[in-house]
Amino acid sequence: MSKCEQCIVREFSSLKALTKAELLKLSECKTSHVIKKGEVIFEEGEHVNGIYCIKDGICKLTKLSANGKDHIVKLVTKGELLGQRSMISEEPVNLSAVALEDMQVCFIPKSDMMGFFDHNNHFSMNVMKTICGNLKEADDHTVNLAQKTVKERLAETLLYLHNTFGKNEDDSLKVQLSRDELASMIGTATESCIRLLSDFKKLDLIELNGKKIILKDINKLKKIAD
Amino acid sequence: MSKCEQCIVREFSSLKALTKAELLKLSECKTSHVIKKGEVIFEEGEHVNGIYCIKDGICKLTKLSANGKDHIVKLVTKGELLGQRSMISEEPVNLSAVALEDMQVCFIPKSDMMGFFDHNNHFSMNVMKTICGNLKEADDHTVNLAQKTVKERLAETLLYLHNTFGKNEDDSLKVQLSRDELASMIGTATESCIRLLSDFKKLDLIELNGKKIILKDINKLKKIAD
DNA sequence: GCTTATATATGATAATTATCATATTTTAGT
DNA sequence: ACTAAAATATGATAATTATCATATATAAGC
Repeated sequence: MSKCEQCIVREFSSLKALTKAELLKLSECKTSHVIKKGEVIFEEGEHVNGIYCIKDGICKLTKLSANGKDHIVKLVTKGELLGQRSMISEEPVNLSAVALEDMQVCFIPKSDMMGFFDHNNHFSMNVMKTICGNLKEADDHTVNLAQKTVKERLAETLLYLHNTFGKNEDDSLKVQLSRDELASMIGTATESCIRLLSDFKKLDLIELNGKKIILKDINKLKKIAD
Repeated sequence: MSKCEQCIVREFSSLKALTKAELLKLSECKTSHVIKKGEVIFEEGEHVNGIYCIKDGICKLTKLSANGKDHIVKLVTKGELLGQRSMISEEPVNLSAVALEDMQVCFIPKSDMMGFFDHNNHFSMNVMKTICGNLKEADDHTVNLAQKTVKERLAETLLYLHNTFGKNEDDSLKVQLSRDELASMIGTATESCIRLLSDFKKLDLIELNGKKIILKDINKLKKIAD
């Protein structure tokens, strides 16, 4: 059982507000898990009796739409927590979480979590601020989806992936999404997404190498994204 | 100065968790305001040093998109609170609030609000749950916008207006939005919105009478909305 | 390493949606 | 009540996006 006190990712989430005593308790109540790429952490509608702290890796949060397609609502990476909303609302999760690469996560039972929540005001305030931040992002995202064209959304999403998750040594985007996943992030048909990527490639804005995508002209992409 | 203790709308928001003593204090610190149709309650980017409790009327929350159009993110009506997210995040508001009809609102300064927040756990938990509910709604909304056609979104929005805000004695929708506003809710061009409304009318799904809209075939609209 | 399945790519075409033009109706201001 | 301005409506057309078909490339399983 690893020590939460020594875990660096703690610093990036609301958990940084926990006291030393609380961190010791956390080390005891948490369970560590390895999740393989493609595996489901939890599924829409499930009761998740706690939250997950992502120690390493990236996952997608998806929601099944009325037409039967999965839509990727957001990507979540190390340092962030999963399942906070549902824990506080005391409701099933409304999104599914699926690993995009191998992950290490810690599960913290709801009862322990709520204990910290009730006794450490600083911590609960942090959680609250995080959720408020999520809400703001969600509203911004909504407006982008509603008002921008598919091309603009693709450019914006590529830049987002670049800025948020960075790149490998060969300059390719660190998060590797399939064309299908990329399409389901920007809300378009897979073929349309592929076609626009080809267009961007022809315009020398990006370079395609299998699943690898390299952004070659960030400024022009920014102009397209608006 | 009216008594918050006797105010019915209190029952519909997080404020219902306040104690009698807190309600008395609330009566003293709040200020009442009448907002005329079309007037702005607050504007995107502003520092709103408190929250608004809607006693009567409906307003729209909008966000300016990159293309210069206002997008209506959501509608808020009596019983609900405005500005909670921004108060907790300690950030400027990210949305503008504009009255769709004459309104009565009460403004509660941040300092008093945060006092209740710190000392009444039941109340802060209620606020939190409300915000979590908003986040869930926002995610659902995002998926709808991304995956549905304009026609489906229009049908869905009409049903939403019907279910959420009800109808007048003549069966017309209580919230009266201009075609432009309706378009900016579903994320389409005004002309497209008008055209689809005309189509719905020809199919006998709705009746149009100036700004008044009457839903005539709710089941068929549901089928279109999915 | 070969075979099958899956992902990516591209063409052809249809459907959806936006834009521009213009007519008509409604609303607002004097 | 009259005029100007704004909102609604509709046609014509262009642009965007989806769908279906099919080819090629890549990955997965044995």
